[in-house]
Amino acid sequence: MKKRPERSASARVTLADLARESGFSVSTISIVLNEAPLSQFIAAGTKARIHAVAKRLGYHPNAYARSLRKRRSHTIGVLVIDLSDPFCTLILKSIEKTLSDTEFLPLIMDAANQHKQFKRYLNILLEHGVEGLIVVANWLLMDTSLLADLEQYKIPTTLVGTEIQDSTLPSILVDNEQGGYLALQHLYSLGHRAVAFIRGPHQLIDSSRRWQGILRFAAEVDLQLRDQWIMQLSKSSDPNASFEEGRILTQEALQKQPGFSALLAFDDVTALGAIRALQQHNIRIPQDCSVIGFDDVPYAALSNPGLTTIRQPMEEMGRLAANRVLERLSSSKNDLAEQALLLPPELVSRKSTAVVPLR
Amino acid sequence: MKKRPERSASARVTLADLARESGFSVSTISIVLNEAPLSQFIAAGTKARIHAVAKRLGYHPNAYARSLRKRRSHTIGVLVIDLSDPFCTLILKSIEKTLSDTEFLPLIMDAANQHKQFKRYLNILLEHGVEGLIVVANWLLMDTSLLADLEQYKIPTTLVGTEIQDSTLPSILVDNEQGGYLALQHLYSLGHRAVAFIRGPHQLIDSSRRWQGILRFAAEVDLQLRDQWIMQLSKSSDPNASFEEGRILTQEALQKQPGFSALLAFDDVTALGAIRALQQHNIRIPQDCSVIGFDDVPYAALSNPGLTTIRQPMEEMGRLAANRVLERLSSSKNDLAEQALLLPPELVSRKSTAVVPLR
DNA sequence: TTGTATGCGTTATCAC
DNA sequence: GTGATAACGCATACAA
Repeated sequence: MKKRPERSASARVTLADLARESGFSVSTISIVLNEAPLSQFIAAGTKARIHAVAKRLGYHPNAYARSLRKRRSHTIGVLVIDLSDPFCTLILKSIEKTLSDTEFLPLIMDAANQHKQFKRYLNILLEHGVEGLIVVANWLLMDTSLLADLEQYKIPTTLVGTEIQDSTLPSILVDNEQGGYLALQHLYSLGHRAVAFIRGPHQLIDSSRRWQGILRFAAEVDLQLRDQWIMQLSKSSDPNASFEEGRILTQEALQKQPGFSALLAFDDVTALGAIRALQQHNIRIPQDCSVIGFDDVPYAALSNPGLTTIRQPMEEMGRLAANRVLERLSSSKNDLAEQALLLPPELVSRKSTAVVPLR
Repeated sequence: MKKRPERSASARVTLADLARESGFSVSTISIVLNEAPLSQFIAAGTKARIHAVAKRLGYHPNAYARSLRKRRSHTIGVLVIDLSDPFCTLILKSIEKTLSDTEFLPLIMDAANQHKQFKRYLNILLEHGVEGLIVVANWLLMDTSLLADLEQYKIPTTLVGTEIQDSTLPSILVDNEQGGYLALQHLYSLGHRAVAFIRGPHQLIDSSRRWQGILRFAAEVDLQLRDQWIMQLSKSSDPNASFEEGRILTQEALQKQPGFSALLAFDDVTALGAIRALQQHNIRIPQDCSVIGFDDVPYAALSNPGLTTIRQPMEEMGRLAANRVLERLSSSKNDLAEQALLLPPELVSRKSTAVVPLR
């Protein structure tokens, strides 16, 4: 006869343990603990005793067994391109908050800007049977091949934070074109005519969208852009690398072609790098030169002086992304060809921009 | 006779599906796909055909079923107090990186600074059968009651980022006392004798540790601290709130008791708030007043001027925390009463501190 | 070399 | 009111 210990030292407490300990059957206990419909027919005393035993032994239901049996994971995968990018973080927080009011648990994975990790975690999420998927992207990386993979799985997916060309995946992002427009409009309205630009990496569609907005405004007011004041960020996989690049580009511009009264940066971190260079040349912000960023990451409000920027509504983006997935999960309507949703950007005016200095 | 569809539209592909499609049995397929020991006896052609079918149908093993059967989750819970706090984020990234080389998957949960969420997610992690647990804390929240709960579960746990009084949980954190010492030493060595302080919340043990270090150095060099220059942060649940508090405290000090040549802040964000106030009073950093922070979050390097600070080795903290858990997982040695591990802080000298101005 | 049978912990269906 | 039993998808001991 095989001897089996009453309760093994390290293993978790199971329903069977509770059954042995309480004298009731496994099914009764399951019904009671889950408050299943049938539990209304169970004697109050029984319920109390079962709850007591469960508490005493420290019972925690086995989520794996439960999911296996119910054929549901109650889980939504959240695949973040880079957790250390505050832009992603803010969107993620909002997704989390939205999901915390639901029955769904976010499974958060961080691709750490690496193609390989992205694929690996995507696989893991699939193996864990996520019922929905949200991909939080920033402006880096994201080969198209990954998205081709994504589309073949039949689970509701939403992409938030950036746009992918030639993809039918529903995506949620800011209206970059309008953002570029607002940024230049702000500088222009302060009297700036000599404006320098640091464009984003040209591999990136966001860069050209913002630039289109800038050109649109320039055309409207007949403003000439000077080629020598148009700088260009290179592609990088480190969100903070643009600080150093912004600094160096600005420094070079100051040496070769000074004289601009304002600088429009691709994003906030780039803007901070530019400010560093300007201050090193004893150019005061905003008295001598105005600087405007893009995104409104937390850095922007905390920097000195506070950075004027074009705000992406990150909370709203996260919330909408989560809600879209939830909707498709509940209504089971599979309108595959959803439009990309463009959210309006907003000018946040702080202290890094001011009226153009008198000469 | 019950009709059953070859493959239902939405359900996942299972081993049974592959068996039906390929003609081999479930067990053979399992052996092949897992490259189990027995697979060396399987004909190469069989393997190839099985792999082909698996790929064609898009098979993903069901992690839940697998874990249930193997009685292992291959999972480590990472419970973060606040994902939007860059201090936590950096530690988390390091944990992730360390874990990505192992067979363990980090399950990341964000307590969002809320007691209730912390407990909820802790429960969920337990239900998912995490084999180890890492709690990433900042200086906020963390009632002792939570930790009491933690200790009762038998799974290897490490606390990283802060210290809990009266807890036997192994924790990894910076040597705050030494950090305080280094900070004041730095200012003193630059000639500063009139130093203002913004202390951390007094509910927090980190605050008093750092203060002890400050007092130790002051005693060594016989430096008098002036009470009216000693300010105090209140407890908050928002990591960025200390910016505003730092700003206001500094502003008040400037009105009531100006004349200090340096300011030592409890952390970087507080320091940035102080700098904002100083600049609003046309006090230049560092020519007129030096400012030093604590932590070295990414903000610090990006701010203008770059912030001198006491660095917590966050990468190392995360790595050590992960390794500790891994060790206890593999060696199954249960030395419960581990010491708290104190890591040395490091002075990072940037541009916000300089020699004391001549009067 | 490959197939059959069993059980992981849970829930759902049905029987008593 | 409560208990026995089957099945979820997989891995493995054992049989063939």
